[in-house]
Amino acid sequence: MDDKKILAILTKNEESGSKDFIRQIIEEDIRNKKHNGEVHTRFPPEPNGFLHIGHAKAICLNYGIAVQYGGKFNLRFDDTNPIKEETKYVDAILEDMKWLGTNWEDRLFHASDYFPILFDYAVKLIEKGKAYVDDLSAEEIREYRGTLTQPGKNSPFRDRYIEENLDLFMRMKKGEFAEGEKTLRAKIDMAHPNMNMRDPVMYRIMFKTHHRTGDEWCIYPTYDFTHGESDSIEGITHSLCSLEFENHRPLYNWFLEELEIFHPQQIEFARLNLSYTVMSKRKLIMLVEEGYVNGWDDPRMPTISGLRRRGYTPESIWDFLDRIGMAKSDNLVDYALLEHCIREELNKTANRYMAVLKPLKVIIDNYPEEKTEELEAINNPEDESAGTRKVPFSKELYIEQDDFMEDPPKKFYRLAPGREVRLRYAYFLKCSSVVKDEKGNVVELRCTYDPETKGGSAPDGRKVKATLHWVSAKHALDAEVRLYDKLFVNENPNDASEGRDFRSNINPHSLEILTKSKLEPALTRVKPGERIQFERKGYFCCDTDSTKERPVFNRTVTLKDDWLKIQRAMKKD
RNA sequence: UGGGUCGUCGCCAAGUGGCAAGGCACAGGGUUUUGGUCCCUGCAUUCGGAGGUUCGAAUCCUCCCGACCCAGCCA
Repeated sequence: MDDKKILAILTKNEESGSKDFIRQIIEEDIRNKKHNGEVHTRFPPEPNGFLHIGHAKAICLNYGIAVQYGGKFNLRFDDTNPIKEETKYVDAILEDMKWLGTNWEDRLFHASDYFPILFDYAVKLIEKGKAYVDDLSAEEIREYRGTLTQPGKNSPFRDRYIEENLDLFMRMKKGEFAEGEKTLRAKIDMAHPNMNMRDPVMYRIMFKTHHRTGDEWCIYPTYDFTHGESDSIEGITHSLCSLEFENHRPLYNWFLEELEIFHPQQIEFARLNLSYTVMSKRKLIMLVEEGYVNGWDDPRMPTISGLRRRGYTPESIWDFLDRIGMAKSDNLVDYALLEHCIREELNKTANRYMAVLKPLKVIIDNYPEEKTEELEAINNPEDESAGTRKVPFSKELYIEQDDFMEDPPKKFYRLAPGREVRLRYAYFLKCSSVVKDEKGNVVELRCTYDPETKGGSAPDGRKVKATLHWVSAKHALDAEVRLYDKLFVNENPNDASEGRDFRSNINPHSLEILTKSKLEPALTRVKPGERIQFERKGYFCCDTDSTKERPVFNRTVTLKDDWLKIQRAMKKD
């Protein structure tokens, strides 16, 4: 993934669509030579969890704009709360950012880099009489804040002299007070209709080791006092963030104006909600910590690392995020669109192979015992340059259990007793009898083949309705295949019944592990991370759990399946 | 009942006073050695509702209804 590809995706979709409201504003600003017509964006994650596709929406917006308008892009960790942040999250975020194709050049920053400047800013506000040290406890502050409909009341410490505030703040910094004993607050308006303006806390005392500054500080600025100033320090022209910060914009503006520093323009957009999954970091952490999934990069997770392991590509994610657009209305985007994007890409790029996921043994009675033929197969019908490969064929094969029915309904046109089908790239095959176990389960098929149909077409011109994939039994590779499905049964997992939460909507069948799958031998060459198509079954990605002896494949997405639709329709009748 | 936002097809989303783009989903049909891909076709007389202004309104005005965010020393 690089800027050229990003630009290509962005322009491709722009041709048919139109510009979102943020790009319209930015183009207008460029036209008006605001900020000398320059654009500088940023992505400011807190390193307290893994990035998910909702973050990717913000990343692609900010980075995409920088690329499109010849601007710059910063990556800044908003690390103002030492008790939540960890280096392992920093590392994971960096990896995901690179994988998504963003390039911040030498502009990797941390809000913690600005602690000294922020401290000076705080002093400046105290000196201006715009900030004060408050002795109120957390509970008292809450009480004094008032409610949504009632104004708050002033703290008794609100009118301390500037000198006293300065002295107290210095002593806070020196560690003379206990955690929670004092805070620094902005002096704005305790009766303001916007709760954020009711003397928000700027600094709190925390005797905690910070992942970067260690024990240098025992007072830490709040996000509200840090964020706007950090953007200002970096010269961010357009601070793009999600809707919930709309209420904070007046506060950020207040700080910027009182401090008389560069004023970025904040524009808010709606965050992404995806059907059948959750996007809040808190909930994602619960899924990980309570063992509903196997870690942050579980292929069922909407995290970047999960999607990557599932087999999604950065291209497909960019395409998806570009297609959903950018607006301010609450949304719940259909998961099917994400699936469409990865299918569309993999259809063009993934090589095809034959793999029998749930095997059923087939014995061809009229095929010579020891014979093996090498049949030529096309790697990718959508890409001639992908070439061909050889697939071994012999007397004993596996076909998919789903491809045989003893007593088929009318619309089923795969294999059945007495019926003829084509084995892909091989021969026509006719089922002569069925072998069952004591319980009556079909365990083996006895068939015959027509030697005249080599390659898959009959000289006499007769047709078959179906083409099946298959694997030669003695050449087959054993593999584990992990079939993933939606993590939740509800479109919106947060719609839980009374007294229950999103966990009650978890899909108990989101993972099916197949341990007896049979692969064609060419699959030996496939390496972890590689994406392929198992013909007629779906797109799969070789998992990092693979060993030489035992490859593991994750199902990224199924192929579209009309037969499934027909079956559903038949059930209804 | 305070403040800030948002309501256009099942899901996203254009539209900014001149007569409802596009994508996904869905439904038909064609091609096909993947029931895949591809290709056709269909899919909002109507824009949360009601009034009003105008020759003309999704777009302007008024009122009403619904949804979301805010009462962390989280971000």
